[in-house]
Amino acid sequence: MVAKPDTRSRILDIAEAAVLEKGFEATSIEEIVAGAGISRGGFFYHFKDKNALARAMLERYIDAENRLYDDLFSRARELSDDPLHCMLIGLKLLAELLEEMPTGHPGCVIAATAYQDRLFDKGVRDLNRQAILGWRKRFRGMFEEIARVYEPREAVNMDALGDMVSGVAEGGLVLQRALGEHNSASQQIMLFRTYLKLLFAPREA
Amino acid sequence: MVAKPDTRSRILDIAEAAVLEKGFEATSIEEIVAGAGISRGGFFYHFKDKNALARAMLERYIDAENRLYDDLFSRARELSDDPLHCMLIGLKLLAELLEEMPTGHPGCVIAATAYQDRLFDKGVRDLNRQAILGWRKRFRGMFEEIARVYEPREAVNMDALGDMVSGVAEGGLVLQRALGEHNSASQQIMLFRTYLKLLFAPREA
DNA sequence: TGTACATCAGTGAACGCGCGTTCACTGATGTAC
DNA sequence: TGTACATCAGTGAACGCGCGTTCACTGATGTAC
Repeated sequence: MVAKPDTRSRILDIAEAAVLEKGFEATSIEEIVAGAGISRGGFFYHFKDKNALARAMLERYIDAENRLYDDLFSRARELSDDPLHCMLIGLKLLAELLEEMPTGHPGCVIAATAYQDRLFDKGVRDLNRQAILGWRKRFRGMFEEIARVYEPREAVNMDALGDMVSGVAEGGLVLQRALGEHNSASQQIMLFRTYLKLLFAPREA
Repeated sequence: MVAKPDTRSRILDIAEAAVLEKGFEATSIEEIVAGAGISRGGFFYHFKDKNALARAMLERYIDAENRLYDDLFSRARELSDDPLHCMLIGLKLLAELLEEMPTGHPGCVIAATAYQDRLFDKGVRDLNRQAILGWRKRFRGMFEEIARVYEPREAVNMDALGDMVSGVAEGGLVLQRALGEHNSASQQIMLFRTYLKLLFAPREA
């Protein structure tokens, strides 16, 4: 038997894939434990109930997403000191990453959760909300830094612009999923990138 | 007893509200028939099974959305002959409409369906796909008309730009839902509107 | 106008199945003395 | 080094409940002659 990583993360891996495919309610504990090679009881040793599984899945997903953004934009900052260029490079890297994923991006657990609201307890919904607010703050800060160097050509609400990164990504993933195309999300991110170029580009003569 | 509209659309109304709140799987036929004031058997007289309900819901939703777009942009065209201004007016009307809805927009059945893919048969998934392709074509046509008058400042993929209307709306609705705010979707649409202004604005100087 | 039959729009009891959850138990490993 | 006990990471049978679906039946309305 192959060396298997600890059971808890194996459960989370399998659950995440299944939830993205069919939704949370349609994913049974039976199929999770079958995939993980344990018994039903084993599952409940790791998670007190199905809501605890949802919370753990979301926490793990949000952490991974945050690490990904940290990584992307720190690599971008190595390539340019200018905040606008840095943002444009970071978004290009993100678009490439979305496209490279062989079976398409796993899709966004956030959206899947948002559309099955009442199934979850308050803890799960708060987690979802805090994650999006975190991304708003992250990108808003970056956009304000850009705006100090390049005056925006049109007045925009910076909170909404920060949200737009998440929104365009989520929306792109929905399209990708519904259309069965593999590059919709990356195309949408690239269009957003063009938006920022136009918004912050220095005025020509 | 109040005059009740025909049972079939009453079922669809109740199902749509419940599905948007909790997802399709979590919405039971029992609760639908309780809401509609009929018996379980009555439901199966109108729909051969739960998948037929999904198909009917999606069809009705897509029709309504198409009629809404038709209406919005024909009103816009009455106010301006210029294709860019017409688009900007239409998007403003859409944003206002999204904001006016008292409990927020019902949310998009498309996204809810996309994230519960495997639950549905091919008919449902195709319907979803065709709807998004229809909106792509609609908006792509309008953008090409604009581009014939105003040369875009940056080269953009017109299919992707057409998709962006749906994408930004879907993404905005996901944010709105997850954040519990009521105006995220309209704000995102307004930001997209600013994008178009920048993209097609005649060069100054 | 009366009668026979067909269709429509349901009723409501019954079905079997699969789900989330519980629980008594188990074998391997770790720790104290 | 040996023994006793505790903890960890499960097993697997059993539970009751609610779900989607079926089906024999029903009463109201429509149509033919």
